[in-house]
Amino acid sequence: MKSEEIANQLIEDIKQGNYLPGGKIPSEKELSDIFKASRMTVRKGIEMAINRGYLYSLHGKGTYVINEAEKIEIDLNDLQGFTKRALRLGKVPSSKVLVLSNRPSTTQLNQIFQADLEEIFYMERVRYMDSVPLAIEYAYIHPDYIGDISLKDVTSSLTDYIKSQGIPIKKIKKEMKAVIPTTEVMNSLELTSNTPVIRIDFYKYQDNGQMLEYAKVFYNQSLFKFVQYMEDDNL
Amino acid sequence: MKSEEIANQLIEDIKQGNYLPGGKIPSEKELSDIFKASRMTVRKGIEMAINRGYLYSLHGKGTYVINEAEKIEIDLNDLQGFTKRALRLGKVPSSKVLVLSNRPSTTQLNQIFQADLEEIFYMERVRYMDSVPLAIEYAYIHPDYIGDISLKDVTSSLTDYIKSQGIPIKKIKKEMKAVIPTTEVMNSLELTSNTPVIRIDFYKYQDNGQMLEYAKVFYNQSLFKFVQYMEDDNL
DNA sequence: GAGTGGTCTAGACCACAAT
DNA sequence: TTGTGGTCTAGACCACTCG
Repeated sequence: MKSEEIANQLIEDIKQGNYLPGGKIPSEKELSDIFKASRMTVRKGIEMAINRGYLYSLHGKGTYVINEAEKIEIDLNDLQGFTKRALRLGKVPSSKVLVLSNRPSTTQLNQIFQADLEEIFYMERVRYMDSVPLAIEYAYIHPDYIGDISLKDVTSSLTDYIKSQGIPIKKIKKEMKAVIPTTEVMNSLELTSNTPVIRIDFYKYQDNGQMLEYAKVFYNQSLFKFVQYMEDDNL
Repeated sequence: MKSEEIANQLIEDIKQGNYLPGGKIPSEKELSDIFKASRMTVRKGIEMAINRGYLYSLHGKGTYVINEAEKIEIDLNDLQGFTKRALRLGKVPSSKVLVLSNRPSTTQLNQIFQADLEEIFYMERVRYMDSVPLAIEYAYIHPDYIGDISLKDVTSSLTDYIKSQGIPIKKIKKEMKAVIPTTEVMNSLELTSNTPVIRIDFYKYQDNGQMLEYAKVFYNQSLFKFVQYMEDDNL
């Protein structure tokens, strides 16, 4: 397969240091001469190397080598503590709330919440660290537990707000997936190429087993890396 | 963008129930008539829907809707306990060791191990559950801690073997990424299309801080889903 | 403007599955 | 053999960047 060979060659060149982190690779036109392949095939090869985490493209400028060393670590066991942790790292956390409203529930959502809701509270926001988008969050909250919320209440932490209402979160289930984002997600995360993102679905439950919140969150991994530490037990 | 619209329409049809989980969607040729687009453009649309986790293709057969409900849950906090947990679920775990040998170390590996090794122990294996490939593992082990190992010792658990040698693992760091796999990984996981996979890099340390093992593992998410439960604390 | 990547086309040939 | 998806081509036009 020609496109695969092109991808492998590009990656090999990167590993060999022929193309340096942050540097530019030859243009698609040049590469199609070098590899004696059509531009579409070259593009497929480049796309593969992008998806494998080695390159990124900028429209009208060129295709560049990713610099892994610059990425910021995010702890998966402490995604909730986003705001506080960012400050500890000397980063400026912020978020932009895109949507905050009640909307009609759907059968799909009622199934997730195991409830017969007419309306559901919906929030959409992007979280930034030093003005770089880290994640976009689509959250659905059980209306009985949200009360009168204002924009101000959610610019920091939604979980803090729910707790401040005297409602404890008892259990969280997370489900993780690797996906190629929709263009909507891509735009929010300011991604220019089809790089994969990490999707985590959060299911947050109250003491009595009632679901409080369901959220799907897409994490930008082009500038962050996601880690988890375990000690002693669990081997 | 035509291909994006095609992807969205396909996904919408799936959500609407026009195409059922496990069922087949129209052929690429039919879709290119329906959408009045070239087959290449239709393929791009299908590829997007695949990458977003809604479809999968079988060469010579057709393109099908993914059935999320059939996926098996894998607990991210207990990836080590793979063998035992599989049995509890009534599944038959197995693994196929592809490579098991000493090989010359590289500067890159010596940097990871923070050591000046000449040789390093290398293992490559695929893990199955009921003969379905769950993951492929590329492991590098510090030679001082491996001794005389045989194939028999690693068909179950490598961690158990290291422990049986009296060497405790004190700390594990995991790094998670979403990637599109290489064809080698694709073949090992028996994936037919470019679906994203979860890559986890494991860094396992001994009591004294010395690294014991570095492993990169690619998890097949077309038949499994990865979950994590948290209670009480951490909110 | 010239050069870059982004999208799309209409066709070709191949590899695989089913009958 | 027919129908499916998988790969590739040669060219076109567009959108963006930069001097």
